[in-house]
Amino acid sequence: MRLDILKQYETQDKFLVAIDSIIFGFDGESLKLLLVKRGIENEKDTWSLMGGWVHQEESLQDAASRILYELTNLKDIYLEQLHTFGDPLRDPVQRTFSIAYFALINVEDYSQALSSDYEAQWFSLEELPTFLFDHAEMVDMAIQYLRYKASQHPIGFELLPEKFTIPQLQKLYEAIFGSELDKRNFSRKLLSTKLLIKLDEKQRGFSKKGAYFYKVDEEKYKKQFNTFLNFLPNSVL
Amino acid sequence: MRLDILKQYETQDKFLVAIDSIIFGFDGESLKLLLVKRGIENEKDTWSLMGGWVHQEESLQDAASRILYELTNLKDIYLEQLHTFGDPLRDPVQRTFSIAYFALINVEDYSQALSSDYEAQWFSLEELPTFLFDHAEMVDMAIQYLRYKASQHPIGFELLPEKFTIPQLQKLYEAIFGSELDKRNFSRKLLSTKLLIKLDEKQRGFSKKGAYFYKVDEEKYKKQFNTFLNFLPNSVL
DNA sequence: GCAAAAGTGTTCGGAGTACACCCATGA
DNA sequence: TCATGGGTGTACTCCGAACACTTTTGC
Repeated sequence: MRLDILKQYETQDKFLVAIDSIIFGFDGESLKLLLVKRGIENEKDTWSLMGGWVHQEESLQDAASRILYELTNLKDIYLEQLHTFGDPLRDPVQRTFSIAYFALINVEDYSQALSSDYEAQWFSLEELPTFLFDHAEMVDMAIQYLRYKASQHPIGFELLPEKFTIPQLQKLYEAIFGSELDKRNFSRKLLSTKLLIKLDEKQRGFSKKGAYFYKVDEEKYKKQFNTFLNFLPNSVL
Repeated sequence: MRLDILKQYETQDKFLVAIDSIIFGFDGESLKLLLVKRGIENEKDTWSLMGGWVHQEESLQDAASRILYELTNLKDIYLEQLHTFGDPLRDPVQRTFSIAYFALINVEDYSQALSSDYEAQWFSLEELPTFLFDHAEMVDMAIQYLRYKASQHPIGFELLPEKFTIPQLQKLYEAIFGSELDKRNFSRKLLSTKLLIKLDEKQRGFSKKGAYFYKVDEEKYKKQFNTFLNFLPNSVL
């Protein structure tokens, strides 16, 4: 390695690199974000996205998984890089780049696995608190992206328990898009993907008739995931 | 500001942060990438994406614009953040995060404005050289993204001169998607957007009959850009 | 006049959309 | 028996896809 190359590297500025995760959940009624109390802030009631520093020897994806695991004790979460935020003044303490990740978990898994090291709370998208730094911008972008992604790919399953009913799924999509959907068209479109397997079991206690449970055909789901499914019509966007 | 906050920041690892730009152009026949010769490498014939370091006081978008300007002398280029690459071993010299940007320029502007500080060359997508680091992955992702984006938004104009003909535009889309399009359906779809203004002038020298020039209705273009145009059908993807 | 590219219209099928009634069951 | 949510079928419209002929003009 020639010396001038090394010199070129050595004279450059270095920066802090962090990850912030926008964690979505669905409780059967509305979409939620998982936020943590920013303990180290002066202002007591500042909520923040779950975040952390990237360590020396880990990849970005690994760092994002680790940070998510620290909070939720969950592994194998749906996690996707969203955007990198790097405004010089975004963090008032010191310039920090933040790579925002987008995560989908299902609320049931989380409440079982909850880590108590953090003070965390689900917030409905309609009643979000005031955010730290540029986290509001990150959240806006994540919501946009969730809508886009859910309209193209059958991503919604990541937010639901293993067994779910079609009305539950419809409620989820209505929450994501903020608009009502026709249940006849919705279920036809959904079933036409052949991605759902109908179970013998019905959901009890919620409605009188009870809705059949379905589960995802995992094999087809994985295979078809990256194909363009046009899962829901564009008009919802 | 409390001391423990500062301490939390001070003990973290810092990293180099760079930008790499995937620069697309179109010469009337095929899609091209603009690459620069990596002079500082041992291996003489290594080509690389145009890149540079992020400076202390500039935003990411500013850094990307500056780096693009250094190479092409062009301003107001279509430039969009694509993805951040951060594998610990991606740069063998020292760990470096690279934020990949996606740029569209039109080849005519570039050849007029060319800066000679860099040894740069257009490469056809079919005959790309061996890349440095993970640049091949960046390029793959950028091509995918270009296809997606061009299918949804009328982004193709960014790659063409101010005045262009419909057959030129069709060639461009065929190059982007790598498939042939029906000229009747294409021109109908295109004109239905009302984004094109027909000029009195014909292109001469290329075909005997000559094709009419069009230009973009800039106002409508800007207004409609972020709406979901479904510019070309999904089936091209 | 002929070759080569430009320009235009019609038909068909499938998908999106709107819409209304019956079913199962707990209370 | 009645109220509540679950489950299904049909008709219309519009858009995408396939396809062929005429026009212009340089040679």
